[in-house]
Amino acid sequence: MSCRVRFAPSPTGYLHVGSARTALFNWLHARATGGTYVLRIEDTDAERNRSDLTDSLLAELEWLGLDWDEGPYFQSERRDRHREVVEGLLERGLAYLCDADNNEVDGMSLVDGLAVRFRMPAGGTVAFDDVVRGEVSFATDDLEDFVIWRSNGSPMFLLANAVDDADMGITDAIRGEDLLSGVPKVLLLLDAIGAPRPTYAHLPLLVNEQRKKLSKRRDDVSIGDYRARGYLPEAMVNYLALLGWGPPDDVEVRPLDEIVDLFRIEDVNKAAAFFDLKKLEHVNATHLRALAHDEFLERVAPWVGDEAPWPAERFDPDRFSTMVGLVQEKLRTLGDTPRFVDFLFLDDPVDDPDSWEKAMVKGPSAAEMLDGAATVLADCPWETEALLAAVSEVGEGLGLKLGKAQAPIRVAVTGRTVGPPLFEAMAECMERDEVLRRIARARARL
RNA sequence: GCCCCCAUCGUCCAGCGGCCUAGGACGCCUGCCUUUCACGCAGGUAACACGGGUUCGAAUCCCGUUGGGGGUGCCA
Repeated sequence: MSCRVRFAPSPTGYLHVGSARTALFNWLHARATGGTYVLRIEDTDAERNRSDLTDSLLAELEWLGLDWDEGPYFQSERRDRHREVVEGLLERGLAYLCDADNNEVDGMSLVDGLAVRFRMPAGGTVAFDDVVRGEVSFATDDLEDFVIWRSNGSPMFLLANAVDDADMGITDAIRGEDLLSGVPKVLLLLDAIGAPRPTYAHLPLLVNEQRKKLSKRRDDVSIGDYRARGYLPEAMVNYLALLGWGPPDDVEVRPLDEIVDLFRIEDVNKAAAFFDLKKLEHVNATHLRALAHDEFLERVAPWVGDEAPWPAERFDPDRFSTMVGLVQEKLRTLGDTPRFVDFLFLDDPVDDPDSWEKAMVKGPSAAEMLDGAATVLADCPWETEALLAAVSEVGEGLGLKLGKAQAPIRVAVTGRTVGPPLFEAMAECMERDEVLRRIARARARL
């Protein structure tokens, strides 16, 4: 029998990285086993029942490439069914009416203004076999009579969750460990309505450096923010897959379709995983380097368009395209791109104090190098090898190796000590006059 | 407080009783390459929380301790 899984987020206006990981593992399990992946929005709380809060959620899921086979279903649209189930439990005495002071009120049917609590059986044990955690059990005496219907006439999530999983034929519930202690209550509800229990798989939490669950308050948790900073969706899902799971062949950076082939929910481990930005950057940089030239140009477009730190009319697609070939392998995110190429499209290179200090103040013979370069670059052939040879010669005259010799020129021309290979950039993307002007400009500022 | 879960390098993952003097990756350090940075290449650093068992044999199984986390809402 093929499985049916669901990702059931509560709309919060953005997609949390932890939620994205949960969505990914559900999606992977479905794709790996030929099952069905259902998307369901858990918006039973009136405050969250707003379309603008779910739109961005859906957009981010699409961006990650986690396409769903069914849905999105909205719990808020299933109110009548939830009410019907609650009434059934009331009639059978498995639940009871309760007032604001938590006192039981007699009655076999719903009453406006009163909540409903599920009657917890005494002296029982609820046990289940979690795919990642193994046997887990709870004593019902440790559980309280929990609310399943609010006094304002809406269902509580445990009730909606149980009913919807049952109605939608969910066979495997894959979700975060923070939901583990709610399982016995859902199981009791499922038993009460005569529905089969799904198999549960609780994923280890994603934590920050303090080993606490990732929180919106302290941590960078929005997928949208990572997207905006220039992380690629394929890198994002790749890295997320590595949190709580690892490929059997130890090849970590790879395309999603390969992960689908390798993924097995039983292999997920139990311990919480630290969300390590450094490793994410590495995964991203690797995927970035692997992009074909044209593909890269397409992906990077948003970062060199209107948002770029230079006047739009100064941008030159041809020179940019050439430059990409020189810097693509140096980038960690798409967002790094502008600062590697901005000098081409700005009237003057940016003033980076650290670079200036390093090359012009602390570095050796800056003035002599700039003067020498101004002379030799004035009439040498405008080709990479010739420029390199000319600058090398000036450097040798001053007893400097090329590494030291090129530094002042690099800063004069590009503004920074870090950047593309200098002579290629000058020969292929810049005019002689402009280079000489910048060298003179820097010399005057010494 | 009570309930539940977890525990291998700084971090992520491997290890599912002998192949482990514990492997891979990120990070960090060193060297090579070199027009900066990066990439690449070659090395290095660094872990089975502790204590009892079980067993011929334990990182692997059991118990306890300690530590960490999650839950405990008329939020999801």
